[in-house]
Amino acid sequence: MKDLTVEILRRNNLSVTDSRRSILHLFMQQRTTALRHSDIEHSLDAVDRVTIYRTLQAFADKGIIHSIPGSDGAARYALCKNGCEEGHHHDDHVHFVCLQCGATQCLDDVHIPYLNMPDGFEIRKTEMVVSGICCKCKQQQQS
Amino acid sequence: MKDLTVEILRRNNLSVTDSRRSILHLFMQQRTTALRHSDIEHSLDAVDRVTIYRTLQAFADKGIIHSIPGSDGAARYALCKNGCEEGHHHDDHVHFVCLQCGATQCLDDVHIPYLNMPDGFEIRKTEMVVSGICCKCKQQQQS
DNA sequence: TTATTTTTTGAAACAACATTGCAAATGTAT
DNA sequence: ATACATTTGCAATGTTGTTTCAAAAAATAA
Repeated sequence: MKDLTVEILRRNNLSVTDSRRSILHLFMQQRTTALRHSDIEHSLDAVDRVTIYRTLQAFADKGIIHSIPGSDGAARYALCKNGCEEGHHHDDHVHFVCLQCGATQCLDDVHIPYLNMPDGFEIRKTEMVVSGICCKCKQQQQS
Repeated sequence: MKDLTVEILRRNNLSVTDSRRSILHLFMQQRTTALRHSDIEHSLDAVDRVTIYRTLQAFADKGIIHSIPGSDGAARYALCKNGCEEGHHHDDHVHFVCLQCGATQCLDDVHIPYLNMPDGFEIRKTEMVVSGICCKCKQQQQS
């Protein structure tokens, strides 16, 4: 077997290129921690800015990664768990942004609660972002 | 009595200027619908871009308006309900973004539900944004 | 009201983030 | 190996937001 990245790209009908493999590899190293475009740009000098934008778009379209809304105006992305397909995300989990270390992470076990909406609204998607101090930073404070 | 805008500005210890009055007036016309910086810029040709940024910042600091997170990287703002003071917002309501008309609005009556977080996390703020079809667009579809 | 002080405004320059078009390079299929 | 389709990198362009500073306007004092 070549590599898990190759397998994932093939499964999603994406051409296997060096850029895509290295970006995907970065995400797999991070697990639940989200990456901004700039994070990737700094980690992978060999890949052009524009290619990163296009790759993120392609991955999101295929359901490999999902975007996380951030109030600071910089999009963040993280790997989807199994169960996401093209144009059909199952990311019903809460996201957490640490105000101290700045990291954004997926709380895969915290599900977005049901919402009682007014009549006439059709819900397509619900986003929930919690900000505060993450458990790692909290521990450092106490020591 | 001059005008409600004057009263609000005075109450918040802000100098009364034409720019601030017209921006505040725009918000009062919108009620719960949020405005982007660009919306204001196009509506008020007489006010400079930079002044709009500074006014939005000042209003948010004073608790006159609150910001709404948007994944598209453009900040949105809407009037706060009574109860917001300087540096102390009470915007615990859900926001709705219509995928058809693009409008963002405050659902003042829909409160953000309680969240059961993993141990070690400290919550400072919770944002919840629902996207879908708003009731106005829904009605138009059916007719 | 007028004079003085403080705050706000507008314009230009700058910086970060993001998109588009197109030729060159790379991947895929035969 | 060849032909075809896709992807990449670069340059140009656009959008969003910040900073600096002199001029204009508002608040305050006389």
